[in-house]
Amino acid sequence: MTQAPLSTIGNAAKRAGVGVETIRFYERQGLICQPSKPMGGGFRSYPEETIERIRFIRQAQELGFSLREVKELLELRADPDTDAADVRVRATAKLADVDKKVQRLLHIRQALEALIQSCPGQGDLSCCTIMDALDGHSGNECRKDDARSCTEPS
Amino acid sequence: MTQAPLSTIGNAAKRAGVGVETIRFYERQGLICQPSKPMGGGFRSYPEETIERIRFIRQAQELGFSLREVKELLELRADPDTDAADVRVRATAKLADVDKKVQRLLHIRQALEALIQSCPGQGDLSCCTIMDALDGHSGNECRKDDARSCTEPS
DNA sequence: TTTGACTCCGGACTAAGATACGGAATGTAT
DNA sequence: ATACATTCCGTATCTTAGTCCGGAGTCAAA
Repeated sequence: MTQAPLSTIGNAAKRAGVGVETIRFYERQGLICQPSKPMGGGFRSYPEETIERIRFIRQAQELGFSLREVKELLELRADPDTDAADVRVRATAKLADVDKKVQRLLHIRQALEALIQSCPGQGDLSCCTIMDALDGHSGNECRKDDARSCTEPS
Repeated sequence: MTQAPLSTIGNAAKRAGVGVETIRFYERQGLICQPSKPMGGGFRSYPEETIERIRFIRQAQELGFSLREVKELLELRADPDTDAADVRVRATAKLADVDKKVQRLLHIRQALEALIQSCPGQGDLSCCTIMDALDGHSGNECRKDDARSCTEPS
């Protein structure tokens, strides 16, 4: 029976793969709880569960869950009445979410690609179909001769 | 010969499809320049070019360019020495950028989908493969009985 | 002429997710 | 015992792209 290894915050951070400040941040956010200080002073020690919990948080983040959502997952996990269906619903919603983002990016991708393909890729700007596409078809701002200074308005 | 219609900021915002505050924000950022106030007081009037410029900004944003990048594009546009190649390089970089994001999302998507498929979708949490995957395989934080209160640390 | 709508302006605030700072206390290695 | 590393704690700062606020000025219509 190995007794749970207790870590200082720095050690816990290392083991969970985050920075010390991140742990403190999660504490402030109520994502993990701050261990109490040992009687008689000294440094807090972080139990194994907390380190696992931080790993859980990072895992969920990597799947695209925001910290707010992660918090909900953690609450589900802590609730004995939670059914696996509840979790599935969240995962499915997140999947839809991810799909929406992908669609949006693919749309952008497609537009960019079309522009790049139609662009001669050399020569005068006036031939650049990319700029054309971005323009509604305007002239320069601030009259050609001081267009640069416009980027640092007087 | 239609003379350029001059707009107050509110009108310009409407015509460019943004909020008034957004225009002021772009001014502060140096993306557009602030028209001078008419002699003798009164409201600024926004020339057509500025409205086009705002539309340019929004177009570029929709293609995934950040305001910082948009600013660079605007600078390119204002520079008579800019070659279409310069623009193309940026567009191509942005495309790569978008591709990277798509890849990342597809990776997430795939992981989520796998989890959802392996999850029974009902029954006890302990059967939930999604939670399992998020766990390194930990117990509850803060000892079961106060796991909830942990989300609002004392 | 009074009301209502709009502009002007500086500054504060938002969301998300951290990261950094400064000074005091504490722990550890030499 | 002394130097150096860590911890603790509150607060401030960062990034991005705006949004909101309050008070004063200005404009246009009834």
